[in-house]
Amino acid sequence: MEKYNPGAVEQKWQKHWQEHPYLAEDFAKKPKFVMLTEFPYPSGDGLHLGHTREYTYGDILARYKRLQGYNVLYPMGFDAFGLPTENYAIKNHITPQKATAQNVKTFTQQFRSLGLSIDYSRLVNTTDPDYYKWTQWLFLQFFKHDMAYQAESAINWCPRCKTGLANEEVIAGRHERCDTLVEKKELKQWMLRITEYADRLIEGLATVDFPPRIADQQVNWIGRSDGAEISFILDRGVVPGGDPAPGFFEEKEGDGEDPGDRTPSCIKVFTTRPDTLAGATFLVLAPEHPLVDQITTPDALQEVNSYKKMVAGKSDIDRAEDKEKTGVFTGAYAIHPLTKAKIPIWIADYVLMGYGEGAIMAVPAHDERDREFAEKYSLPVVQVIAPFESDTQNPPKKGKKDTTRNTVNCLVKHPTEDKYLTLKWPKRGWHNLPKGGIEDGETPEEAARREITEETGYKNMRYLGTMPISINSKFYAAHKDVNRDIMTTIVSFELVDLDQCERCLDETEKSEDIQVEWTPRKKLKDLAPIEGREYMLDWLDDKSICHTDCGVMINSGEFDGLSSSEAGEKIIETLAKKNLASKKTTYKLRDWIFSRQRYWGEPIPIIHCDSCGAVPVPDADLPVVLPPVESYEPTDTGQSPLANVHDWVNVPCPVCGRNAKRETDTMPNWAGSSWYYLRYFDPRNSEAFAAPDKLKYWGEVDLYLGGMEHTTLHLLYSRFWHQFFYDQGLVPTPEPYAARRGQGIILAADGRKMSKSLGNVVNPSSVIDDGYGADALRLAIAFLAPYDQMTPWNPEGVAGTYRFLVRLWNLCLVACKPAHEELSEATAENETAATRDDGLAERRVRMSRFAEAKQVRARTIQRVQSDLDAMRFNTAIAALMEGLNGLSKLDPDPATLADFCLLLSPFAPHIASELYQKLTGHEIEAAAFPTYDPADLVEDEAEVVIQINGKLRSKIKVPVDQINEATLPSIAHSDPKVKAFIGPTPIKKTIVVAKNRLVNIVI
RNA sequence: GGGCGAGUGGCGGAAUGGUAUACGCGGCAGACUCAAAAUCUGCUAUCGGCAACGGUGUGAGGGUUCAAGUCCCUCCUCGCCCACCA
Repeated sequence: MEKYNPGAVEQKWQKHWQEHPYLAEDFAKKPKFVMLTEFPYPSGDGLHLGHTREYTYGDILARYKRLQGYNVLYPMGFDAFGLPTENYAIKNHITPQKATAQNVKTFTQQFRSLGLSIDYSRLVNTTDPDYYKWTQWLFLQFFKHDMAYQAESAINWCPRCKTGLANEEVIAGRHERCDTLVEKKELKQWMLRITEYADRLIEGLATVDFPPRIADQQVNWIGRSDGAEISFILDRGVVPGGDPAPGFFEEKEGDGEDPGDRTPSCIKVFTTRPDTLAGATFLVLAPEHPLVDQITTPDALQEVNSYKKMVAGKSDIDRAEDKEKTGVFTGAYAIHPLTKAKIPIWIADYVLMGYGEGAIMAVPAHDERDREFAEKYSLPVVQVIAPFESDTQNPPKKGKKDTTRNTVNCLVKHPTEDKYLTLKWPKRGWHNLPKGGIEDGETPEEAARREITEETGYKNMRYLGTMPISINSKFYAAHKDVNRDIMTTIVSFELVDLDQCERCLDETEKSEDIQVEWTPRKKLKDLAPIEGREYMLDWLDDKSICHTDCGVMINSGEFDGLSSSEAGEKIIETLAKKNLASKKTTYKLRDWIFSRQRYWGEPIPIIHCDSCGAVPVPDADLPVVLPPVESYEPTDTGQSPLANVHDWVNVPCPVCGRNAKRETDTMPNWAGSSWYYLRYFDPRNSEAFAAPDKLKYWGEVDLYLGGMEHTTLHLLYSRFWHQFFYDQGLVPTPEPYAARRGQGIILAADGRKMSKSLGNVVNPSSVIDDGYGADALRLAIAFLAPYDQMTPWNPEGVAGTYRFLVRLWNLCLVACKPAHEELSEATAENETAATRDDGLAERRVRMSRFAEAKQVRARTIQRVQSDLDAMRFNTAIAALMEGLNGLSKLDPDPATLADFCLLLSPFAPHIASELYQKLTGHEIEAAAFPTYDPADLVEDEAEVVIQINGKLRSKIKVPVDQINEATLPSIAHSDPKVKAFIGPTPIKKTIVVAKNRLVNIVI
């Protein structure tokens, strides 16, 4: 018998597919399905295992959808611009064009060797001038709608790659490609207004099917926060306590860039918590804030300047890693818009220039960072929000009298032990701290001393302190039959000695028989509700406590008593009337820095003319082709090497014809990939990036599979481009991708990341060449783990999937050999009477095997189909393995095996095609996904599980027609094992779950 | 600090609230062989027992339920992404 030889089989079918390619058909009547996988960056290393996982999944789904009758577009391309190729070219002394061509060739061969059913007629390459012509054209659409602009600003600069970077390319202060610490550099850069689309990018997520972690990450990155902008008037030129004159602030419109050299009059801050405004006790500006130099007083100047210098020398990562907050006082003051108090203005590097206004109002009582800073520099802390603790046991009752009280809770430490004084109220079941109301004219300390002595008789105590946070609670006080709205202060003492005087309890309390207890500190939290205990324990442990949540307003004048959310609205409203505040939304997302000072990218198609400014290159002159250069080494000047190609740079202005210069910056690596999926719809069009009717036919990408690492880069950028194109009427759908899934990464067998430096990289081609073949490799990868799960590579796994294929191969060859042996059934008819009985018996066995094989077939189809629909590739393969294990005992007929091969074909297309041809004489391409008769799934007899008190005690075979609520209990009760177990114990009830073939007897 | 996710055999991993550990890897034993490899068959959570069988068991502890890996609460550990974002 012919042995399974993956090399030969795979070569045969790869050649076949090259001659009969899988082509996506424009405008076909069949339903379309666009299966997109992220196109690779063709590096010199060839495909790695991560690519193989992604493209295997893509190919499985593409082939599955084809079997289901879809017109499938499974395209591929190359994202080849960018630093790695340029660096590779420099190192190997070849041109990037040549390096790219080499790598593309290798990658294409590898795609074929994996048996990917890509439409090779639609391959695209972002570095092909016919492709980047349209990247440039699309950029010009941004430019023409003022969505691309030039700005001089401090940008992220990679000193190693010598180029500017987008925020998204900076991970933890380092360039994501080369891990070099990123510096700040002032450069004139092209920017894209992605911030204009911030809200759209968030809203659009609701209309697409993205996994929550991807959607959440994008929302997080965009970082929308709603709040307010509040103006603090500088304490200068304005009478403290007075409102500014009308029109005072209008002059300041335009971000303080007044041409006249006037001193600024106010400082704007952004806050998400306007409700805490009354608690703002100082302002903090970023050290780079433009107003710093103008407001600093002469005596503070030296310190401010040296602090600024120190901060400027720190990289972002140093700045973030310095946990200890630092800052200096500018000598200047501002007027608090609510309290009219004079509050100091500081600078500190924990305030960042790049977010909000680059200035904050510091509210140390309700923000941990401000608290830390205030504690370090002894700045005042004012609590303006009391935590609200609702008593769920005794909520306020309607119709009862509402009373307000100020109360104290008393923490009294034992003189020698780490225990605290508590009171037990046996009649009421209370166990609590000593507490009571604060009388008029009393301080909390006085009230606490009085209550402690009244309730316990202890008199000699030392005051330790008052907790800086008061707590508000509302409840129904049953013993007084009133609703209470109390503000509680927690006061702490240490007893000097245990001397007691007489307790002087009031009438109610006397009848309660209150007992004094000493409770260890750790047990305090187990007591009945104590207002503020969450903060109290931290306070006892000397931890800094800071209440940052919502609550009830205090110390805020007219806003006292409101909930903090109401108060926030009202405060903005009040200040808005005086032009001192407005609602504002800010984003963490910054505009996209789109210039790169490198050679290997799309030239930005702009010509700079002294008289006409920045002029777009006319459409007819596109593409602006990268000129050949002698050296593409990056420069230190902040200019790209293109600047040295004088006859390319110097061109006449397309508008006025005078001497002008080309833009020499190039586009980032993310430009070409921001629209590549659209080019697949019409890859060879020279009149447009794609024809409208083809864009309309293919529409959205139905499923986009890719890596998790591109969530805030490529995936966000391309959604932005697409949304802009939609607004320009260039594409028919508002979102590019209907569904996105991210595959997990494959770790090395040692559980670490695969990396060249660790020497643990697995090369897919070597696995194929080891003799296992592409089919076994594809199966092993897909079988490894759920598609989205990170998992280590198991080199032995391929041996397992290879064995599976060998077993299938052998079974199929046995089955197709004797197509003529079917005759033996007919011969059985002619056998003598003496042998007929044996023949019948044998035939009965064959019939029951036939029925069983039908059942295995049906179950396998059902499982593979539902698993594929849910992208559960690993369990689909398990179902196939179980299917083969079942069939191999049942002498399956060739038709059944052919169907099995169809089920296998998305996963292991070569062997499936070969065996299908051997079994049927036909080609698998014409076949459809197999179907089954649901009746085939039904068995005659099934195993029923009997539990006693939820524990498995017996399993019995029961004919299926008896598996129902009516008959199962008696069958179960009469089972000998069950009888033996139950004995004389009476049965309480019997639960029958017929659909799960389960009986639970409760005794 | 914020967001998201995960803890199940020696390993990768299965399990609509209903038989925990499917499928595969590895391991052990047997068959075939002069022998080995390959292949085939059987066993393989753990404790007790010759066995039948029984006890225990899905990170820890509580709870809901006839029944919990799965649902709820408290906690622990790990991973990923973002991070002085006001």
